[in-house]
Amino acid sequence: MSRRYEPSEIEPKWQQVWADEGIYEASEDPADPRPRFYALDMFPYPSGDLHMGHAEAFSGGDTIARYKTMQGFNVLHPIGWDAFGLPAENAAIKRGVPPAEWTRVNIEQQARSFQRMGMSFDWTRRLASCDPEYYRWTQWLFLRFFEKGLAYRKASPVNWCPNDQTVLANEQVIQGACERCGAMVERRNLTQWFFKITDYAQRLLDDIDTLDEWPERVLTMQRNWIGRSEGARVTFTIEETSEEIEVFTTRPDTLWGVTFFVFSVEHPAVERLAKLAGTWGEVEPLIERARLASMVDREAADTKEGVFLGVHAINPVNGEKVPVYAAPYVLMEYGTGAIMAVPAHDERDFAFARQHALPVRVVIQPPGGDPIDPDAMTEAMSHEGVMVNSGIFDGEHSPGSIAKVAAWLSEEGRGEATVSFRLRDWLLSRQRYWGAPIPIVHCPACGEVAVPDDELPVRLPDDADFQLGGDSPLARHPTWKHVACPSCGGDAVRDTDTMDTFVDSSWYLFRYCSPGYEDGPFRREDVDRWMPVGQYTGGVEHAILHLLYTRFFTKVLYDLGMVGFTEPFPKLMNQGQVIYDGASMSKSKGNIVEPMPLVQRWGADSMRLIMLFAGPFEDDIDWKLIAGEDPNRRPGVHSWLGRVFAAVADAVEREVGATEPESLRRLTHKTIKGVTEDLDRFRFNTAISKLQVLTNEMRAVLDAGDAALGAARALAQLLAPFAPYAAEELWRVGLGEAASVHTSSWPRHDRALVVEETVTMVFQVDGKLRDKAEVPADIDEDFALSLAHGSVKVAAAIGDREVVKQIVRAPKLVNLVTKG
RNA sequence: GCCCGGGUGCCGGAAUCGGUAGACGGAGGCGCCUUAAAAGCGCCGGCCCGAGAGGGCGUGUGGGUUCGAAUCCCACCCCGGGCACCA
Repeated sequence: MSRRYEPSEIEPKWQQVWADEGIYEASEDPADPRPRFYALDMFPYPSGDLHMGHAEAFSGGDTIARYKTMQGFNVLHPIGWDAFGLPAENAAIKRGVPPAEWTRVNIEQQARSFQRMGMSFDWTRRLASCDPEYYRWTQWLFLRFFEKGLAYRKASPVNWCPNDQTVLANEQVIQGACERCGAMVERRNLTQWFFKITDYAQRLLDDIDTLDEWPERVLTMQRNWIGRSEGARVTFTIEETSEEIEVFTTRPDTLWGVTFFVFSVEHPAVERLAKLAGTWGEVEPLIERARLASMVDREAADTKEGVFLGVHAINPVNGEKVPVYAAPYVLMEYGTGAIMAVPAHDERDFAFARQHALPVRVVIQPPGGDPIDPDAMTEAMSHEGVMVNSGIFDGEHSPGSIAKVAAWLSEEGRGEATVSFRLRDWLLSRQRYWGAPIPIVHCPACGEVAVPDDELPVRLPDDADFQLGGDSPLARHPTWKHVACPSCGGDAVRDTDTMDTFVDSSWYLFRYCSPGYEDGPFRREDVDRWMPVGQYTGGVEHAILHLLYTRFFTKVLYDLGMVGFTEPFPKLMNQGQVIYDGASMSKSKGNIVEPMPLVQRWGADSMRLIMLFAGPFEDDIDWKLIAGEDPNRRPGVHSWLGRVFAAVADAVEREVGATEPESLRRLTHKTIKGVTEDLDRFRFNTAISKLQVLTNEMRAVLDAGDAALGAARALAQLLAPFAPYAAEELWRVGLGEAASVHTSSWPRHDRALVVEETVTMVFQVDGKLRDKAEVPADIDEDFALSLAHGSVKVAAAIGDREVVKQIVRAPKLVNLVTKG
């Protein structure tokens, strides 16, 4: 082995050897006794070459996969591409390249880069969600959902991106803007396909409690997104029409404080009631304004706009008639689209009441305080208190009384306790070309008819027109949609929408278990063998979207009897983002740093080590701070690898005659233990620092003329998950091993050698460090005290004061407390 | 507004069953080796006072608990992220 570290020479060499030896292919041999481990990285989107985010995420995921292999697991570490989606189509519009072509070129580029980075993928399982043999099964799964009533079409107000010319799921709208292009989203009333994820809201929420190895923030985000609220449904009656209207409230204890009633402007009863009462002339403009306003404008408006409908609602608890309004602040999508308004105890209702000069009636009084004067109130009173003006419930303590009131409502038939969720059904149809076509035929006679399984996939046409405007590309295609109805044979048309790409990515993890399987999306026995995923790695930006959808899919697959578990990823690891100077990297800012030039210049191992050593894996990396201003400056980790090469080479030459010092053997075993523990907790940065400490100690030992071969062997192995090329060179060439370091057994520490024989004891006087001494690890208290009292520095610090207390924590410290 | 994270040297970060704060690395300075460069090796490195020995201060701010607090408790400030008229 060259003493000199030259990644440009060793990396291509080993890349070829590994490919030839096939060492990263997961074994399906039933006789293989090793336990299985599924190491999964979120599959990348193929827009251009790999970026820094990929480099960071996959460096961590690959380190885990390699570590698990060395620990004796039969590891499945697959790769594929989330290959459908808008960017391919937008590229087609912009440059005239077909989406399939653009996607294929990018996938090939990323595949080459992954190999160059030394990722230990099992390439035999590679997939792309845009391949017909993949989306065939996406469509097949859709049909199973459809049969179960979990995929359905309905007309509703939906989010429409005017720029991308398609609808978006709720989860894809960030602060009123399209998560892809940033355009302000509009509301449109359209008929669209939905997955009934709301049927699974409670299970999705309950099972969060089993995900104790997920980052807390992700669990919190999912809980908030599902947004469970306990409360009651209460039935009000419209006086003028006698129709019953339900409302949802979390505060049934405030029912006696209702002074008005409000419909969402989108509520179907509004138009009818207004016309009946002769107020349509005032109501219609409001509805028009609300409809045209963007979501953001609607939410940002601090005015409590609203119009009196001219009708009244009867409060079921006291028979009072209150005026009925229509107002944009009430959401059609949540609860029932209508609310009972209690201005005294709800902030929003309070603001509305003040604006419209409506009465405020206090029904909860602060305990022990002065009674609240409704006219003097400047804000709603929403905290706990005692119920008043509430009939038989007067004197009950709120919020404890909520359940009692709900139970009473139920008994009286005026309402019932219920639960409401913030989660909405998943809008999955898109008016775009580059996605899996929805396998449904619309027949004038038979309605929505499933495409028979044996006719899947419903293939995308190659000759679509991608230009924006008018209908979607599939709807505009002259022939594609016209088919015979699978049921009656009559003239019918295909559904011309495609599926959200998040449908594709909700089941790819299952497909990796049964690559190329032709009788279904996957074999149950394959999935049961490999799953659930042992370690899932990816960005926190998927905290809600992808992770929630995939959890939903897994539960549906479980209910269909297709898998034997209900949570796909018991362990989740989120890498931080790679940013620049405090801001995300972007083309428009011109601050993009690419990983591949770094790999070319300094080697894949240095790129990986930079990522992993920069800080905790889950923290963001600010490239400007860790790399400095000069991108051509030699990275510190590259220098370290150089020192490792020199030290290992020296250790090999030194072999004959010299002995390895006990202290180095101890440090080696301590390092094995520490690095193992760090890897188990994804603390790559501290693991690497421990390897650096070992390297430094080896250098000192070698310079003193002693041997360090044991340390060198351990170092090569411990380095393998982080810097696979350098470790392989050290192992096979430097240390003369025949087989790959990556299939060698992870070293074990010798317990006897990690127990410290001596430790540094510190002597404090009044909590301040005054002296220290090397002492045996099993020192007793008396001896420790005598050492403390024997210290000249301690004596000087005590002076003529009296020692009133002696704290002894053998063998770590003695603290003498003085007085006077 | 509500809910999560997080504030430690010039910088990335170590150390959280309370017990030597600043491991490891970067940037910087000095030196060795070399004709020279590269590569490699060694030393210094929180702030203040002091020639030095040494002393004082120091983990966002202010209190508290404790022999002892980066770590625990209370209040506050700042930064990042998520949600946001969810009844």
